[in-house]
Amino acid sequence: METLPLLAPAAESDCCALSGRAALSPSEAQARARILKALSDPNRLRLLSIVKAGDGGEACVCDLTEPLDLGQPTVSHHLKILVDAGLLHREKRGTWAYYSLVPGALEAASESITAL
Amino acid sequence: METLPLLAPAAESDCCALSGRAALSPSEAQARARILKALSDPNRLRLLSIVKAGDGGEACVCDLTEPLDLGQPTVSHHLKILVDAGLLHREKRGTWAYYSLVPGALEAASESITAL
DNA sequence: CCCCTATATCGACAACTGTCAATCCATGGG
DNA sequence: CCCATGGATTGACAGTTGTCGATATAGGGG
Repeated sequence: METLPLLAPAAESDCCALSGRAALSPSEAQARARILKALSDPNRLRLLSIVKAGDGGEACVCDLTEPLDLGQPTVSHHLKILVDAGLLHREKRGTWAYYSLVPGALEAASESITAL
Repeated sequence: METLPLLAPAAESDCCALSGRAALSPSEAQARARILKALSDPNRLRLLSIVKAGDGGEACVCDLTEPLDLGQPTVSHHLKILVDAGLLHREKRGTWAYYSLVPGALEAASESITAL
């Protein structure tokens, strides 16, 4: 899973896009959709919310399983999706895995919508 | 399909959310996820992009089918999803159906990410 | 060295999604 | 009144997604 830039560098074909008729290139659209798909699940939004509000901006899986009322494997699965999308950072300390927001990632995702 | 407010009015339980430990309420999360799910498809992003860049900020289905290289029923399907999500407005004039962005909808969706 | 706890991974399954071909509906022109 | 055209709806189907139970892996403590 390649970690491509959060807000892709505007495909070769359309330099400044807009106004003309140049729509989002297929590759750009796919890249943005991939991030947004990671954000399009209620439980994942809640995970991000809890992590963001967590002490020190981080939370471990054990803190996340209970408030979501989901099984631990399911939570781990959702976290993996968020990490793969470049939205969350995973750090293992001792037995525990701590997750935190990747700085700027949410803002980039947000811009990928308004900058259509 | 009820047209609920774009940026839901903050569920009863959490008044101002943030800072504390109050995560996104399940209903709020679901409402936001629903909009984001509509945005999480490459072809739908391209549709919005084309509509936005279109003459007068609108486009008819016939203008949308070709650049996406999709069948007409598929494009209609995607458009319906975007309309149901409150992102697009549909107006029928004569034989043609014209689609345009709902003012502020993209910005609201964008905020629903940064305001986690 | 063995167990215990915290996570991750795997396999399965029902539900949902994107797509197409075929068909239906509505509008406007003869 | 009939037909042509733009668009929506339907039915089908393959692929994906969210969830769970079971199992694997990895540290830490006795």
